[in-house]
Amino acid sequence: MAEQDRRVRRTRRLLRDALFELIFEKGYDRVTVQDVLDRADVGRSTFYTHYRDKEALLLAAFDELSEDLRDEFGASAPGADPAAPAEAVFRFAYGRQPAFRALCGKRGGEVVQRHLRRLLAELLTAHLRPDAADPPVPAGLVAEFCTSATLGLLGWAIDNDFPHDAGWLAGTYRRLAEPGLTALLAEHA
Amino acid sequence: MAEQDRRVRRTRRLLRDALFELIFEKGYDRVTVQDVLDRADVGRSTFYTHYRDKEALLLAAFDELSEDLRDEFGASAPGADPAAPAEAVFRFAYGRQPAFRALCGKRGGEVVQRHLRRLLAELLTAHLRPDAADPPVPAGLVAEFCTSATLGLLGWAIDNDFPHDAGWLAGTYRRLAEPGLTALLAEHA
Amino acid sequence: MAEQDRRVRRTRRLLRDALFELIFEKGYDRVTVQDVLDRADVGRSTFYTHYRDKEALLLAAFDELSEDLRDEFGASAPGADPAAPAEAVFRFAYGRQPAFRALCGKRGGEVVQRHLRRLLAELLTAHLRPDAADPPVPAGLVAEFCTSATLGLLGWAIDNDFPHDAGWLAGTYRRLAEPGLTALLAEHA
Amino acid sequence: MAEQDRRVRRTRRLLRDALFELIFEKGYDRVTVQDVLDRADVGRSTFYTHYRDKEALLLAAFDELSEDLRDEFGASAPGADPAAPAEAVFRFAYGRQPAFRALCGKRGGEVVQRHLRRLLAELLTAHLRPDAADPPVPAGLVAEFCTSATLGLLGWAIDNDFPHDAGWLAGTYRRLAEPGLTALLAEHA
DNA sequence: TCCTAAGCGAGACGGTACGTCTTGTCTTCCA
DNA sequence: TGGAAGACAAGACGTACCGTCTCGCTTAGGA
Repeated sequence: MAEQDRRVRRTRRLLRDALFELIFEKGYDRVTVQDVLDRADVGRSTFYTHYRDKEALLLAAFDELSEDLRDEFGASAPGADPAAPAEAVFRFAYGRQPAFRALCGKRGGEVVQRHLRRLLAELLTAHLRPDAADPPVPAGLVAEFCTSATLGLLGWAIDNDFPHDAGWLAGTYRRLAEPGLTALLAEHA
Repeated sequence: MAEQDRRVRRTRRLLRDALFELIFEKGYDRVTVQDVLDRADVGRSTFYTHYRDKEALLLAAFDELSEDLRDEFGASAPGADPAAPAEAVFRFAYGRQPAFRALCGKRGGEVVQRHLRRLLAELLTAHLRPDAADPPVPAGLVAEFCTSATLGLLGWAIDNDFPHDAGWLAGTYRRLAEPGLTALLAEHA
Repeated sequence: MAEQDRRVRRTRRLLRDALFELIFEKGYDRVTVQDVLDRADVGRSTFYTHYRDKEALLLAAFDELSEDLRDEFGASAPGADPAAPAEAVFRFAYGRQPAFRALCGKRGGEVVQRHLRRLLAELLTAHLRPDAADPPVPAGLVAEFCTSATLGLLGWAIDNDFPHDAGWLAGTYRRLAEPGLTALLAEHA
Repeated sequence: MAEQDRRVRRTRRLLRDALFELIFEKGYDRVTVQDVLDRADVGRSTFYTHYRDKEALLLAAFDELSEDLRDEFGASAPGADPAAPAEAVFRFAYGRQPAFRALCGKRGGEVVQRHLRRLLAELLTAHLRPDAADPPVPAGLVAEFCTSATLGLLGWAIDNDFPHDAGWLAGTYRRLAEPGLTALLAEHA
């Protein structure tokens, strides 16, 4: 089966790379399955044996990313630093600019945004550990705030060609978002 | 011509209402022009005489909203309160829950989010008045932060059936976002 | 609605003619819906609003023919001449050589043969009037014999470019098939 | 190599039997190569090592039959009895009802009919020995008549579960077809 | 004993046609 | 004359089969 696997992996890689290139060129919505097929030099039926549709291919690529992100993020100690998750995301993104440009920039349609948002929200909710029974602000709302802020800054960075470095972006996040978060946590304790 | 105008307006209203209903039922992306036609009981060609496509109809509805929002927002003095724009948006949204539910909730696809984001960014950029030549954080990034935070909270409120009232949501925004913003402005001065 | 009808008829005629041409060129089985579309200069969806599939188009054409045949055949008195139905078919076919070439020749696949056979069998069964309770040979079998003989001769004529005329072919049919039939009917009476 | 041969034969038999079963269940046209593979428990590539396509498998089975038929038929003296070929075919078919049911009944598509017709036409043409230079009716047409009549009756018998026996069917053939044939031959002499 | 050639199952792959769906344009009819 | 009705071309979609192919496994029959 080793050979089969190798061929399968090769085909999937071809498809994924073709999709990325095309998203970057025309934007996800305007990319056609046939475009991907032509670019990857892969048959129509082959595509559909691997992925249910265009979105499934996108999500497969996204899942590879999120898997890695989850791994890296798992290392940081929870609770120590409210900005840690955002920083991890920024570092991760800066380290994989091509992928993020395709998936999360202006051209990487709503689908990815939605999934990325869900992923982030999940990571953040776990990190924030709402340990009080009746917090002054609902935990979901705080998580939503962090997620939105993180994604907002990340989107800005992507659309501005990843200026400076991940540390700088994290610093900005700290300046803007951390004061409010720490005040809230302090008050709550 | 008064009669003609009345009929035109009637047709447009029918179309807009049908679109809203359908967005709420199935989500913007899954709504078909034909769906709208059937629901509004309007002929295909009639639709296309009024709007270029489905998105144009959505944007027409959106523009009515944004026009009003722009008016209300114009009243507040710029610079006085960094959270003022967000508060204005929240009050506005709480006052028009059905429309916002359809346009900006989970079901109101990417298109609206994009336009709403652009509108907000524009209002906020004007409000923040970047009066320094070399700010520590780019003005666009700050605007992006505010926009994302505002939209994040708004989306959360929509998806949680507009809990409490607009003031409460604005208060939360102040707790979370304002400390960072004021610190930044102070440092900058 | 008159205009709509005219357009519809035009489109259907275009499709039918294109199909006939292509059957004659490549044989029914090798004709693709797309071939018909290209030849008729008609859109894919238009085709499918008119016909469920390629076979439906063929059958529509076939039905026009069979309708006419049924009309012509209805005129002849039943029972008078056992070869009358065959002669009617031959005359009919000789008068519409292009259509029969496409539909019933070697190139006009199994589908038409099947339907033509059913049509003939039906006409013949009605014509033969099996008025005895226990005939020496089942009526269905006699009808099958006549149908097969008629179609056999007709197929031969088509594949040999309609030699002589319909009367000659009917004469041959009489020489070959009628003696047996009349003997059977006589014995039976 | 004896073992190899045994395996090859086994595989081919499995495929042929599976095809027959499936033709009987769904009709030749609706049978898929994959259906045959699954039923015979044979790999895709194995199939294509043995047969070029589905039709080749069918024809291989058909050829076995026709070989035997040709042998049996070769025994009869040519010219003695115009109905002899038909009778031989009927006896042969009644002796192999399952195969004929699958191959030549309503479910055994056009392909087999075509080949069977060709085979019969060949046998009959040889049998009829057109010894005149200018016959009143073309020899090909007479052969076509005999072939069609024979196949017509055979098809009827198959679709009616082989009623009576081969002799009865041959008798019917004699009643219906022979008078015309003998008259023609007499006139011709 | 090994080993090597064949038959074979598994299934990835490119290709082609299919029938469905939605879009935006167009023409005609009606009030 | 504006709106309703709806035919139409365009073209992407996901499905179904096809015939080719590469790959390992097994199993004889000859070394």
